[in-house]
Amino acid sequence: MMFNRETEYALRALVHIQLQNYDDRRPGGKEIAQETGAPYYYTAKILQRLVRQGLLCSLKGKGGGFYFDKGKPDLMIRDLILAIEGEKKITGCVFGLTKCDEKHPCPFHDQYAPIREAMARLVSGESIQSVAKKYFLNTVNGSPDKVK
Amino acid sequence: MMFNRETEYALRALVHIQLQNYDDRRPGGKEIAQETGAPYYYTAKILQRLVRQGLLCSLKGKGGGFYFDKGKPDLMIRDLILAIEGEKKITGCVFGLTKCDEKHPCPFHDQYAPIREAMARLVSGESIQSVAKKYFLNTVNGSPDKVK
DNA sequence: TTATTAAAAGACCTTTTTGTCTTTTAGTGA
DNA sequence: TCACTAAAAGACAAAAAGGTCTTTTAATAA
Ligand code: FES
Ligand code: FES
Repeated sequence: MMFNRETEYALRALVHIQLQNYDDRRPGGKEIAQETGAPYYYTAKILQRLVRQGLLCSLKGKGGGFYFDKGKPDLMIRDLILAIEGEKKITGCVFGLTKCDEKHPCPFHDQYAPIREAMARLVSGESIQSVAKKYFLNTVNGSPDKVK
Repeated sequence: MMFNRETEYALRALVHIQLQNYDDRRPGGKEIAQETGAPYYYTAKILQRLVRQGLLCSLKGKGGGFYFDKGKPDLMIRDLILAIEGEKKITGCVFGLTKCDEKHPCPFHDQYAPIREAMARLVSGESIQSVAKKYFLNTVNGSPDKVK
C-alpha cells in the first residue's frame, strides 16, 4: 500500500525474474504471475511496458521469456518507481504543496522530510539485483514467503 | 503523493478549520475550498463524510460551517488516515505480502520496517490540532504557504 | 518448412478515484 | 412567518487504475 498495485506486481515479478536469471532461466509471463500471485494478463502488460522502456529484456517464442541484460547496470528500485509512478511519489510534499520548500515548509515538513529521505536512500541504494540476492538468502535459510 | 488526494484535501481542510476555530469562526465549504486550493464540491463531500463518521462537526444555515467539538479529544492524523485510506496504508508490506511478518520478511522488510514505524509514530503522535498550531506559528513568523 | 511457443500490441471492460451538480433539509435573522 | 443561507444527500460523470482477452509477430525446435 506504500506503492500502487502496479509497482508491487512489478517488484515481485522482477525479483522473480532475476532469481531465475541467476539460475540461467528466463521465466515466462505465466510462471511469473503464478509465482508472484498476480493476474497473468496484467503482469504481462506491466512487463511489456518495462521492456519498451528499456528496463527489462524479453525473448519471444519457444524458450523465450523475460530477463535482465547482463551488460547493463543493475536496475535501481528508484528508477522502477520513477518509471511507474513518477517523481512526485518520492519527492512530493505530504501536505500536497506544489513544491516541498525548506523556506516555506508545510506543518508536517520537519518531521516528514527525514522519513522521506530515508525512503529515498532505500530506493536509491537498492536494486532488483541486490534485493533478489537477499530474498534468495532468506529462502535458502528457511523462510520462504507466500504472497497470497 | 504519499497519501491520496482525498487525504491531502482533508488534511488541508481540517487544518484550516481548526485554525479558524481557534479564532472562533466556523468556515464554510466555499471558503475552505478556496483557501486550500481544492475543488469546492469535492471538499464538501469529503467533509460531509467526516461529519458522518463523527470526526468533525457542522452547522447548517446562516453562520453555519464546519468545526471541531471542543469537548472531544484531538483528532489524531492516524485516525484520519484510517478513516479515509484504511489500515493497510500504515501497516502494509511494501512488497505486497498479505501480512508483514518478522519471521517471513520480504526482501525490503529490514530496511523498510523502521521507516514505516517512523511514519506510524508521526501520524500517531500528531493531531490536526497540534499541526494547526505549528502552521499558525510558521505563518505568523512570516512563512505563509501557497498550495496551488 | 511447419508446428509450436511465448511475447507484443492493442482493444475492451470493470472498479475506484476524483469531481460536478441538483435537490432537500435545517438553521438564522429579520 | 419569511427570506436567506449553508450543509446533507445523492445522482451523475470524467478520468485513472486495474484487469481481461484476442490477434499478431517473432522465435525455436522438429
Ligand atoms: S513542505 Fe510539505 S513535506 Fe516539505
Ligand atoms: S514483510 Fe514486507 S515490509 Fe515487512
